[in-house]
Amino acid sequence: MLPQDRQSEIMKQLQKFRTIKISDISKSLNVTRETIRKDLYEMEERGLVRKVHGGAIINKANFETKYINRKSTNEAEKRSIAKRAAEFVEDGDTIYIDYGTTALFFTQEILSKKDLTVVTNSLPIASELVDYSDFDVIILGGSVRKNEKSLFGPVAYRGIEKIYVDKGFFGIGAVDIHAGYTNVHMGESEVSRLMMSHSQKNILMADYSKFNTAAMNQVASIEEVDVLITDANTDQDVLEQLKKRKTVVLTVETEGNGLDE
Amino acid sequence: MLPQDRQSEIMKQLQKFRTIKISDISKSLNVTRETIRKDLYEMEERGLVRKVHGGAIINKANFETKYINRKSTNEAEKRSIAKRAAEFVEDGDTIYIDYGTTALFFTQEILSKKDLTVVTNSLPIASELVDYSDFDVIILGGSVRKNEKSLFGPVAYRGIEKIYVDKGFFGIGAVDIHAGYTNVHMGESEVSRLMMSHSQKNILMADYSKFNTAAMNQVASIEEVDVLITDANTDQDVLEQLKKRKTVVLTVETEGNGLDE
DNA sequence: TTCTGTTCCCATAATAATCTGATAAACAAA
DNA sequence: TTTGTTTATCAGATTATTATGGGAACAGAA
Repeated sequence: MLPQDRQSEIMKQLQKFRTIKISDISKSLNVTRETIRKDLYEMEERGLVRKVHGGAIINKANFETKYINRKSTNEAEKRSIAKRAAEFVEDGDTIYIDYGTTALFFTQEILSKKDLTVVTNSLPIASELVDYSDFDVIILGGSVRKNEKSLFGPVAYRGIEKIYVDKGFFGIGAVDIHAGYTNVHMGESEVSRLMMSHSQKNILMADYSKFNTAAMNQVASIEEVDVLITDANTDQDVLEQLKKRKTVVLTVETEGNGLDE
Repeated sequence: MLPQDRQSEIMKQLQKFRTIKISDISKSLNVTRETIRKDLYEMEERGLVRKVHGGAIINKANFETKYINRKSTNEAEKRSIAKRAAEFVEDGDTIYIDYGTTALFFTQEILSKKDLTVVTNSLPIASELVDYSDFDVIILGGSVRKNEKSLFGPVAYRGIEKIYVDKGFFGIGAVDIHAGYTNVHMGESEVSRLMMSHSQKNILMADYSKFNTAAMNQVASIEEVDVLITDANTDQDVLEQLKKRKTVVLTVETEGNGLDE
């Protein structure tokens, strides 16, 4: 690999994540940290990045805000939750990723894993994976919903029939101790529901804003979810009750990646 | 191997990968690194590449035009063909759109129609439709192929089982009077083949460059295609033979699109 | 604060690529 | 055949790049 290739790879990563850690990139490109450090200083000379302790931050001029980086509500919480969820993914796994913002953040966190087979019902997530990973990507099929570009309907349900995965990762619209896990859109909820029953382990990601409300369509009962990941702002009472009902509850501190300004 | 051949081979590699390593190319062409080095310096003189330590990088201007050309060889022909094909679409139709460049142009031509239900196996085409139309969009599902972002495999085949459309619009890799209609990728060909049998009327789009060659996987025999749309550059003999075998052949004049928006 | 694990920085070693000029091979014209 | 020209190879010295390791500096947690 030419130094130029290495640097454009670094740039590509930066355009996606805004910041980069030397330890991460040196591992993924199989060169020593010193080499990356030198690259980053060189790129700083050219005005492409700003070097900071542990990594670098992309120069704003070069950072085009893609839809993927568009601010979503509670972005910091969602990213932290997604990061924690990604720790459940092991090299070689076959996983399902649901649609939604949190799921998209989750997708970005697993790009460095190896040999995954990923099933999804979200067009943007499939595109992201095809562009930035070497995973086998399988999309469910079905009617495309306008706002989320997620899939639902008979074709999707038939597609699921013969698909089984090790782990399923789900965002969710609402969590309530009585109503269970619920969503607004009926078709999408049905997809999530089916995939949960086709997944060995169900990991659910929900930031604090999702708790103590309910939507029309139940995706899962409390018992059907194995792990729930949420942030520190969530009402502790609900979490206690979930724990009593055998859900493993993980609470993450909201953090940047250590390289924020 | 002539020096000229060697250099055009280097150029070919560069157009594909943007950069090249002397050690790699010298190995694959079985000449010493010194020879390649000399070639690269010569090519730098002619403004084709930039020589860097360890290899060379293609001149940007050169690369981008080539890349665009490759993405849409015969763009004018394809657009004209797509426009003609779009005339077959009536408001309220349920249609299938195959993957590929011509199919994408076709998609852009039907955006002004009303109340369509569109089935496709191409991620970019589905995205285009969701963003710019109010059609019901159904995507087949399946494994995502990297380069075309098209879908294939068991999930796709199962999805097709219960889907029937009024009209199917297909691009095609190769047309030969003996081999019939063929494509390179086995999985995609299978999808196209299945959809043809689930479609009342099959309309096929192929510019002149596709004729009198054959690829590995047959998509359809000559008899299975109802309408073939091509451009004026196509060999008339083949078209005559197709007409004899009951294909409706339409030839479009290639129009300049200099004033198009 | 102190402790702990990183990261940084620098000198040096190891590896890889370049440059140079001499030599050999291929080929055409005399 | 000889001769001249072109082209590719080879060897060695030189230079560029990357890796390694150790002490200093840093950041986060107890």
